[in-house]
Amino acid sequence: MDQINQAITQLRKHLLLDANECTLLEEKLRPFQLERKAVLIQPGQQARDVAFITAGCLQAYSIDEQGTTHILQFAPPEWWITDMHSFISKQPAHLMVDALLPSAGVLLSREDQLDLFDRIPKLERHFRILTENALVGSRQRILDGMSLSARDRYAKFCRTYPSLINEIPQKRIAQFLGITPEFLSKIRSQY
Amino acid sequence: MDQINQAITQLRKHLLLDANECTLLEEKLRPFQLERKAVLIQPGQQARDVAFITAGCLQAYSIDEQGTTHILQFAPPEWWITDMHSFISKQPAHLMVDALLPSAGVLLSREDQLDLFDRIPKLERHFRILTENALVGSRQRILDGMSLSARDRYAKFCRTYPSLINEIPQKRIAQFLGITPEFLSKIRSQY
DNA sequence: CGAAAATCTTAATCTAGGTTATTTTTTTGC
DNA sequence: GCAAAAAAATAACCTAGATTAAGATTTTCG
Repeated sequence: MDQINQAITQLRKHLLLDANECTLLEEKLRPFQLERKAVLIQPGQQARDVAFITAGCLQAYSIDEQGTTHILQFAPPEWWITDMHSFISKQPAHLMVDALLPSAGVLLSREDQLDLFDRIPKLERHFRILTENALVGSRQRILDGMSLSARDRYAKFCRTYPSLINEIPQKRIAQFLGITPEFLSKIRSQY
Repeated sequence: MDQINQAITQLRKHLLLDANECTLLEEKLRPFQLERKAVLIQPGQQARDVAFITAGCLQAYSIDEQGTTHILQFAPPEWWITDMHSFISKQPAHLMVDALLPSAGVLLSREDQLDLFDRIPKLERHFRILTENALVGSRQRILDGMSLSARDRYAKFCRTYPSLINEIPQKRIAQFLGITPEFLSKIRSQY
């Protein structure tokens, strides 16, 4: 099964599309593959596309003035990822999006997405719901950052993303949790 | 001008509705007023409504095991507020939403909202866009929490919400920024 | 208006997590 | 398969921000 069909199959798990709608969508999706460390979105350039992952794992992160990396999002299979701010405003991206592992999936440009929203109301609804859920998750993460210790956030991460724990470097998990890799190592050594 | 018309007028700034669509929306919006400290959403109960604020200011927050308050959102006029997780999943709310100042606005239940989405596609689009923007803001706040010092977050807050600074207690700003009121007081005493 | 409640300030002390540096282990890619 | 690079572990020391406590100021509401 090719890239696009695999993506469509996965998308259809959450989104009931008829044959015609499937064709419309299929025409706009562009398959991609990335080697480990290959970059999808560069800070400074516009994020034209949102990516749906079918294999591997991408990450979205920023590097601050002190050179410290802060990871905003991991995207394992069946997740969407982009620099949302750049994607919707057409301004230059602030985030870097690259491949943590050799990865593949499909791309959809904002223009094509908006165009499809007009032709397939169900698709706009799907993204409205996805975005609502992402907002709930993002706000919960703000609360967790304010109310949980680093140890508790790590424990919660392990519960929430068990599949990622052995898949990606610990260092990345620390950068996602907002702590140093050294401190995560210390936490882990105390069970 | 009554509550609902005021709300509709403000909503129309961002959302072009024809006369018919306006009527449909008007039928579903329920005006409310809250005294200072009055509660809109209680933890444990379901958040049936989302509120659009026309006057005053609401806040959404959680109180953790140690009894510490963490503010997720302020809603000054023209903002929407609810416990989004409860609102979309119908599960009991975890957040408290109450009035920081004497406030007023309109309520819309999830049922009525979804119903209107079917009748007024423009409205679903409007909320899709609002939610996209809220997600961008929420993720930026995660990044700020990881990359900025308390002092820099306070400076940014002052730039971002100048109208709130003299309107609400400092203590609340500290609880929004994720620091103690004592530490915010210290930050302010050093200019 | 005036008393009670809430908020704000200041200051001494404490701690979760950061920093820096070194060594060991694992992973990667030729 | 092996050398180079990346990641992980460990440990000594450091700091931003928390905690506690007490007094001063402001706000609220009867």
